[in-house]
Amino acid sequence: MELGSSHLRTHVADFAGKEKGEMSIGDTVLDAASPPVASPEGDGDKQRVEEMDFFSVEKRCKARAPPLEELDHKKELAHSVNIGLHLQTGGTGGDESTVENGMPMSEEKEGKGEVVEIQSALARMNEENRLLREVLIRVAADYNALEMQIVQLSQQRRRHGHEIPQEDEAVERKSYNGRVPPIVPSRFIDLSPAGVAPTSGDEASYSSTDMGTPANGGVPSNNVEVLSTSYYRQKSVSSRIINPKIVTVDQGKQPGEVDAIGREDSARRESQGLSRSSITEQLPEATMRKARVSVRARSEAPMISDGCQWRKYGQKMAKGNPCPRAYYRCTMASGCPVRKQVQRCAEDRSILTTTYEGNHNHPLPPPAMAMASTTSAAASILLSGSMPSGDGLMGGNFLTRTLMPFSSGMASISASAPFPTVTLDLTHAPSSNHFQRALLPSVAAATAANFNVSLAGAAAPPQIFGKALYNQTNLPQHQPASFNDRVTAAITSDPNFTAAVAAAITSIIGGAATPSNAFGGP
DNA sequence: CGAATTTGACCAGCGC
DNA sequence: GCGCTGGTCAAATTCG
Repeated sequence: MELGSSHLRTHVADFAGKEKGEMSIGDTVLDAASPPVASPEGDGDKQRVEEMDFFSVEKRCKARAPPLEELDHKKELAHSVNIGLHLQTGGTGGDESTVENGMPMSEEKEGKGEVVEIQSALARMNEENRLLREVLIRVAADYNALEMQIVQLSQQRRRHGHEIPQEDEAVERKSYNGRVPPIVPSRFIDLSPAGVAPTSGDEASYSSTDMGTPANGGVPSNNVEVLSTSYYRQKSVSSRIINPKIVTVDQGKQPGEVDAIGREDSARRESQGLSRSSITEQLPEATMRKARVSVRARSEAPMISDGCQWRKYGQKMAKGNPCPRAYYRCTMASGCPVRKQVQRCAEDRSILTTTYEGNHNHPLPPPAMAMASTTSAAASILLSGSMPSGDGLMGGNFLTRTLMPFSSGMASISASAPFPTVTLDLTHAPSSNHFQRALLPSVAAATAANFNVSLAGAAAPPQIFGKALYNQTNLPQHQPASFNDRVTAAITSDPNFTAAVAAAITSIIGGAATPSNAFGGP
């Protein structure tokens, strides 16, 4: 618990723009990365220091830089290769070489072929690098455009001044565990199905960010929610009609069943001219509250730092797991409804499962923004997908198809659990081409948007960082086999990097909702 | 001494 | 109705 709390403070300090706590970030990375790794040199201490250096903030900048240098070096190499080629073909140098080495013409040709091969490989790499940069720029631009849309939307909403009817607060408080309910903002959970399933050209309306409505006391603009309740009410009817694939996942009911009933009722009521609030009153409360997002990551720390401030309010032994489950609530603002559960995996105790529920009603620091938007977007995926039954990625909608590259362990959806849950698994080393093609540019984009910014002084351009990560996940040939695992462990245990990866996933999820974006269609 | 954590008790939901 | 389980509360305890 000590470590966890200090971790939190570290993040708060980071948020305040202080340099404090960077060592603890490194320590966490170190702790998480070290245990499963056998030191190639057999010198444990040295290895640990090296890993910490690699992911510590200052060194991270340097770690990001090498790929460019490497690239430059490769360019130089290419030049030098060309020079050598010229020398060889030119006569004097070539003659010299041939004479010195006593190389026959056939071997010279062979060497020439190798050079050409290397050249073409370099050209391919350069081209690949260029493409990655282009994708990164496009993704970053799309991200900014979406952000702008969200801001505009929120401003529009503020102008129109939506209000939450009292009756819904009553419903919510009634559900509060049968006790005297705290007065919390009425948008407790906005992981509503109507908040997702965007139709083409309307995506901004669906992935709204709540920013300072009168109802929540004018919360500033970087508050993340999938959709405000009031907006959900507006959209719930029409979206059900527009998109027949939308499924309301209700606890204890088959999704299809609810969907059919809900759609029919909605349509009928709409046709009868009933008010929206009266319609949404009928929506199952569970749908409004119970969607969850679970993040699995390797970490020795008792809790993954996600940029938010949490207070533990309970601990329980859960059935089937010898590790206790800890309950936390967000304390960054009084009355913030967000809760999370933290539990170690029974099978592999180095894996920490963090389950989020709810949406923050306050501004978030960038790392927390990334995670919050990830959880929101992932929940959106869950609730928008058609899930006839059971677990897994199902349904053929655009969003879930876009998640498919991650289906091999990266992301999964469960609708059979008591609460519909999305699990983002960050414990596996990304190795597939799918991952590299789909995620890495987004990681770079997310990095540009969050990681670099949050670590003041990280001056490396995002594309450089993207390349660095690309190199890491590509497992350079000279690296030992465990390198990827170490990188993954470090990534998933570092608070800011976790946020960056989370944002990357969000970027993909969000990007999928935008047909015109950089990732295009399926 | 205030804030955070721990821990036993309480409550709701669910299955039998 | 009863027991089990998950989730939450709040008094007691610990910590900085």
